[in-house]
Amino acid sequence: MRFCPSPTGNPHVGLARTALFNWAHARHTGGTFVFRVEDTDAARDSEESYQGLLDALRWLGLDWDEGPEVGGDHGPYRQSLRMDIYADAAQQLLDAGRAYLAYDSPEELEERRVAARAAGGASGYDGLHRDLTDEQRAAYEAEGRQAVVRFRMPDEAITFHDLVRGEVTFEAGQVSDFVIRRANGQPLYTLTNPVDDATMGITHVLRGEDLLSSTPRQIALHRALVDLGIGEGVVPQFGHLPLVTGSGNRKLSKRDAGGSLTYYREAGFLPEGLLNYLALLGWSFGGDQELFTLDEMAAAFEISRVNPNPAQFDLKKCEAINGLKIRGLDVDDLARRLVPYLASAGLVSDPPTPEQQQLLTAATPLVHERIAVLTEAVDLLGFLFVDDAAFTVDPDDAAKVLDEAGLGVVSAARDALAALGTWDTASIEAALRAALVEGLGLKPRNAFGPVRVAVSGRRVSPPLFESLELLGRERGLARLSAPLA
RNA sequence: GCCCUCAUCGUCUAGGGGCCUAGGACGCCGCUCUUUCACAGCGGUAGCACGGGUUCGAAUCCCGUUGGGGGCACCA
Repeated sequence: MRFCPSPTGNPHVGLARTALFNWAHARHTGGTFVFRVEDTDAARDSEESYQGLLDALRWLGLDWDEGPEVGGDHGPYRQSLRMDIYADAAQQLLDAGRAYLAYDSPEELEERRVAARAAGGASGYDGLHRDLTDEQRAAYEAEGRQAVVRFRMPDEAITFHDLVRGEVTFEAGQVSDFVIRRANGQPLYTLTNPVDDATMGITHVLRGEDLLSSTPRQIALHRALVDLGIGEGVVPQFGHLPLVTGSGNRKLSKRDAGGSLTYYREAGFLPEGLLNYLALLGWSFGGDQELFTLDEMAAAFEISRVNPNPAQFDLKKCEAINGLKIRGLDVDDLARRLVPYLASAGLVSDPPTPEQQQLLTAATPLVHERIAVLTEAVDLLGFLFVDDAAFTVDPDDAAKVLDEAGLGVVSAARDALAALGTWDTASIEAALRAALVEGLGLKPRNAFGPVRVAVSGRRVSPPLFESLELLGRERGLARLSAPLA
C-alpha cells in the first residue's frame, strides 16, 4: 500500500480521506503502509508544505510503516531525493525504444491540440515525433531545440481491474504518448510515480477518481519497467475512490473554505471525529453503525465495500459525528484536549497552572454534552477563566435581558446569595429559587435569564448554579454587583 | 468535442431478485425533559432519475436515454 501526496498548499480533506482508506486497507490486510512525498515540481512544492503535510498526518494519527521520519528499506521517500533513479530509468526506456525524444515546441503542441479538438478528436499528443529519423533529430538539435522524453504507448487496449469499480478498459489509441521527462531534464510525475511504485514494491494503490484516466498510462509504463527489469516486477492494483465534493457538487478544492485540514484542526474537531466522518464518505461499517474507532475500521475495512459514487461533504453531519465522539471521551481526556484551544484564546497558560487545571477539571463536565467542536467550549467557559478586569457582558444580550426589571432580578439575586452560608450548587439553586421564583413570583426562565447574563456575560451559558459555584462566592457576587453600579 | 466514470430521501448511506407498503444517520419540523443552550427520548417530513427489456417476481440483472462528476499539461 502506499499514499503519495505532493506537498502543494494546505493539505485538504480529500487527501485525509485517501490517506485514511490506504491506511485502513494496509492495516486490515496486514500490509505495509508506505508514505512517499511526490515533490518533483519545484515550482509548486515547498518545504513549508512538506512540513504541513507531515504535521497533518501526525495530527490525524495515521501512522506509516515506511516513509519520512520512520525510514524503511526503500528510501529515500521524497522524490526530490531520488532524481538519479529517474534519470536512469528514463535513459533505459529511451535505449530500449520504449520512449523517444520529441522536439515539438509548446506553441506547436498547443496549435495542434486546438486544431484536433476543433476537428472533433481527442486532444492528446498526436505522435508527430514518434518515429523521427536520426537526421530529423539532428536538424532539430541544430535549431537549438531541447527535447522532452515521451513514453511510447503500446498499440493495444489496456484493461485493468479496479479495486472499487471492477473492470475498466481504455481502447488502443485513446491514450496518447505522454511526457516523462521535461526538456530541462527534470522527470515528471508520470515517470516518478510508476518507477517508485515499482522499486518500492508497491502492490496496492488507492487514490482519487481524478486519477482514473491516467491509470492506463501508468500501467503501460509499469509493464515496460517489468520488461526492462526495473523494480520488483509487480504492477500494482489500483482502486479509485469516489471524489469528495463540496457543496456545489464540485470537486472539493483546497481553496474551498471547508477544504483545508487546518480549518478542522483550528475549529476544534477531534482527529478521530473527522476521520470517522470521512470514512463514511464512500464506505460504511455495515448495518446501521456509524460510529467506530480507527481500530474497528481497520478490522472491518473491505475495499470491495467501497462505494463508487461521489460524495458531497456535509459539514453539519461532520460536526454531529464529532459531537458524538466528544461525548464518548472521558472528562479528563476532554479537558486535556481543551487546553490548546483555551490557551490560544489567552484564557489559560499551556500547561495550565494548578488552579486553572482544577477549575478546568471541574468545568469540563458542564460542556461535555453541549459542544460539537472544541472551540465552542472556549466561548462557553471563557467567563470562568477570564480576568475579572477583562470580563465583559455581551451588549446585545445585556440590552435584551438587563433592562430595569432584569436589574431588579439581579439585585435580588445578589442579596439572596450574599446571605448564603454554604456556597455550592444545591444551596445556590435553593436560594435563588426562593428569592426569585417564589419571592418575586417569576417564571424560572425570567428569573434566571438576567442572572445568567450578569454572571456569564451571555444568554447562552453552562448551567447557572454550577457556574456560580465554580466562580466562587467573591467573584460571583462581584459579577452580580457590577451591572448594578 | 473526445475518453473514463457514477446514478436509493436535501446530504451520507443500508440494500447481492421475493425478507422493501425501501432501513439508519445528518438536516428540517413537532413534542417530552428543562434555569439558557445543549444532551437524551419520542414522533413526523422526504428517495429507488427515466424508458425498455430479462423474470412468476426487480431498487437489486441487461440495454438505452437523461443527468452528474472526472480527465484530456514539459501539474500531481
